[in-house]
Amino acid sequence: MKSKGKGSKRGRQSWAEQDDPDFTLETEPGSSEQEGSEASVRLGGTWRTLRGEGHGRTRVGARRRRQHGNAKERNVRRLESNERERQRMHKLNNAFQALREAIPHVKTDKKLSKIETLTLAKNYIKALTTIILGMSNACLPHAESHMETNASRLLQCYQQHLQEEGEEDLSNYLSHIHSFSQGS
DNA sequence: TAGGCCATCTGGTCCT
DNA sequence: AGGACCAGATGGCCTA
Repeated sequence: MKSKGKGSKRGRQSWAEQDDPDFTLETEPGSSEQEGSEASVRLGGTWRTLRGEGHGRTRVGARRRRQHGNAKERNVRRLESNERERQRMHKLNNAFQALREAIPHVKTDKKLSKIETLTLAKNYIKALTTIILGMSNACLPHAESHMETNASRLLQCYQQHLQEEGEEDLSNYLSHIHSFSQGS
């Protein structure tokens, strides 16, 4: 049970608890006593629970999209939508994990949170950009006064590389940077 | 036990 | 029309 109170349940009625006489949910084996208006359905080989209690935001005054199809069809669409959302969030989390592994940080048992990952990544990019621009300035005399121009050329170089290669091949990109720093 | 972080559900909106 | 995206809500887990 949640130890801290995070607000009371709202009175919104979800689609899952709307009355529909011709819709019956398949009950998960072993969960014969459903609490409240919860029910479980089988989707993709796993049991998923439909909660009758209100979740999600309700915009005051927002007009509801007209719901078509019967409750069973809406339930199926909602479950499919939930599954897609889970997959989307899993992909997002995979991307976060890849980002964690890409940025240097002090190794601890505790993994970086999402906000820490984004903040560190931002700082890392800034630091690398500063280093690269410093290198290009060293190769290009009088370039100090054209920092913005150099940064712009750096970005153009990177975007061109992405268009040509389609993915981030760091060694190729660095060779571009190298030729750029040579004043080409 | 409070608070941070997270996964998940949900419905509205945007986009193709 | 349907999927992707977004953000609010909620509950679980963990730690100080």
